[in-house]
Amino acid sequence: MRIRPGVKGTLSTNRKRSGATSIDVAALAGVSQSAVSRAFTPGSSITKEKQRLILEAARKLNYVPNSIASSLTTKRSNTVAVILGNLDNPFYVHVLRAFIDALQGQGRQVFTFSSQHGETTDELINRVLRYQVDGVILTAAQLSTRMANICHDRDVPIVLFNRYVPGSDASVVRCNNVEGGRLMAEAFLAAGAGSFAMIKGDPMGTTSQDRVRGFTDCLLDHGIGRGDIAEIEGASVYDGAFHGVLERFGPDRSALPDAIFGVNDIMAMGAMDALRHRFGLRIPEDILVGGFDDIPEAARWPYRLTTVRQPIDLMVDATLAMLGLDDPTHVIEPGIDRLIPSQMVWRDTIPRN
Amino acid sequence: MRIRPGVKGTLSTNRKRSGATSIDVAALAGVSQSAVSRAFTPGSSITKEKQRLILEAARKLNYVPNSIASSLTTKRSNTVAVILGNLDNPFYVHVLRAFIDALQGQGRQVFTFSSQHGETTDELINRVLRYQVDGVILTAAQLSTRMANICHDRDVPIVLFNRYVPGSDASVVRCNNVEGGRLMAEAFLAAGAGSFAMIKGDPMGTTSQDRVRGFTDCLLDHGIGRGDIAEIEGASVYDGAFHGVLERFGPDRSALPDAIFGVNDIMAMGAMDALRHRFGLRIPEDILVGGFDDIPEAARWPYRLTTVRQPIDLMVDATLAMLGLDDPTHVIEPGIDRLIPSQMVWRDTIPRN
DNA sequence: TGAATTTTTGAATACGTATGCAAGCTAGCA
DNA sequence: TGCTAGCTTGCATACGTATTCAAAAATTCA
Repeated sequence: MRIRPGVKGTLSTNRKRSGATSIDVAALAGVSQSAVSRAFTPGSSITKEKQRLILEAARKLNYVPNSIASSLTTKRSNTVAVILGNLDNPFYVHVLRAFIDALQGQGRQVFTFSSQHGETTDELINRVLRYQVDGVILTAAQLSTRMANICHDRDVPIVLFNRYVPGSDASVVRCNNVEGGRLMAEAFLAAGAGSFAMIKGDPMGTTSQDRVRGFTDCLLDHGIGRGDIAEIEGASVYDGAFHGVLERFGPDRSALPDAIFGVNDIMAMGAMDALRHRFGLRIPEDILVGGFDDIPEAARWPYRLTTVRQPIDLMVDATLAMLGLDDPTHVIEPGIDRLIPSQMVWRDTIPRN
Repeated sequence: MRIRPGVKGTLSTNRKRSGATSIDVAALAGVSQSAVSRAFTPGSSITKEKQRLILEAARKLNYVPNSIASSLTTKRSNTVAVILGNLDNPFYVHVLRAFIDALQGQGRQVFTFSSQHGETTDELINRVLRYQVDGVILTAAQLSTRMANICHDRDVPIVLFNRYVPGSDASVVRCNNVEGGRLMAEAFLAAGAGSFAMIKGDPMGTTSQDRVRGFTDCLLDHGIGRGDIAEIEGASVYDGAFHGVLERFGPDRSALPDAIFGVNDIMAMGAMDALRHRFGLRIPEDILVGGFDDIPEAARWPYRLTTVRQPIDLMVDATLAMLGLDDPTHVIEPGIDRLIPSQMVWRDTIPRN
């Protein structure tokens, strides 16, 4: 056992915390520290036999390479920050899991950040940058502009997931939300609806805005009047949609439209529950409902929601490719906007002709 | 701008990645590097005026302290690993968020690990240890024993969240699952049920086992026969419960019990959907259903599930306290088993006398 | 077999920050 | 004023690994 300076010091520093070092292993195996380092670096120049020796010594000492130390020299932490906004929307839970699985498969770890209450963008971005992450995936709407710029300045690749900043040159992967909105409008029209309501999400989020725009434009194109398109604020959340529907149509049921578009599935589900259980309506007999995202929850009884799918796997793959972590020569092209097609998923809340 | 060795080297190393260093800031502010370090270390010995100078210089250079480098000397990474098993169960989504929020509030970042397909315990634990996390929160059932022991050997505090390893001295925070199972059994009995089914979760998980045991023991105590307690494997997942109910009672509806206990809420919800939408049963008129966890989703229409609450916030607080990250003298007591009381939450799926 | 070439090895150093130590400094007190 | 105690400050060094460079060893080839 190597003698450690400081062991005789204050008790508070007396925890080992990191066990054997590469130097300890080198001593036991009778080689140099460089050799130990190479033994743990795939593709490094070292004899099979010597490597075996070293790994055996390492096992004996319970040696685990210290990533912190190695990051210091390599300048790569093998770490990616995923910044989350709204975990109340199950869609982002599925997104998070997809990123964790994919990144871990690449041997990278995931730092999960959530924008704290009362925390400024600067504070959050500082937290992220301190940890020398190799890349940033941004899933929270509000912080986009500043974060994207600062990361860009520091050469930390950042990709906005399903949100973009107009007029910025940030890189973006997103679903074609406008087209998705149109698809839903067409589905409603094909089913014979003539009056509509939209339950909108985060007012600052481009995702919601785009879906709303595609939906509205398509309706207007087909001669529907603005007065026949009601708007409800749902804040991207189940309860927001549930209560939004109650407050809007509770006093005067005759104001109920033929069809309601929940800008995401979880809000569509909230709307369905309000319509069924508070208004006693049947879906789709009395009113049509459509959603967006195609989360697994929306496929289940009693919802069986007709919705627009966001292909999570494609979007995640595109995001990681754009981050370009595996290619040291990769330079993130500014202003790339990768648009993944959305796709209609027919289930039971809109009858199909 | 400081001259960087290596800039003339291969293009691949030509990315800055980490901007200005404390040395750059020191140069600009006309102080020593130590002073810069102290300026960013709260409670350090430095004049207000000098600190102001340094912070200003830092701002000019967009300096952000490099946590990697500082961790190397302090041996603390301000980082905690949260190891996740089943994110399909929304309960653990809420748990994850609670941990992220609490830890970020302490200035710590969260490494989110998920046990990969085909990955051994050794590989996972190695990934965790490499990154020199200050603590480990273990939420995945399968890995408990080995992980707990290895972390203990290396003086990395680890707390098992809602699972324990019989015969180990690992530290544990958990809900009183046995008592919760009893509570549910009593609720069913009080409502007049005489035959029962349980939908069980992960067979290896102590959580499910304990709830099942409390439930069963209580029924047996009240003279119910073993033959009146059916068991269904639900794998802790919505679909598992849904199909489990279908397969078990589909062929012979007369075998349906008076009451079904879903060992967690998401399975209870799956069971409800199967009972209602495939068997056409009414709840609670035709059959009673109870859950466990009290996830927000279970409170909503159309479920309004009567369930046993796990107080997430209390459990999270207890876990962090047990980790003892803020107290350098804190030594994690082996074998502590902190049992948080569970609590009945009455809603609509079991009538209350 | 000997020279040329490739591969392996170890010594030395760099990465960016924290901190013990000694020196400089300020303030306090008689 | 002189002396001490407490703060501040800078120097030097340590943290654990990766990597460059030159030397040594192994391999190839004629």
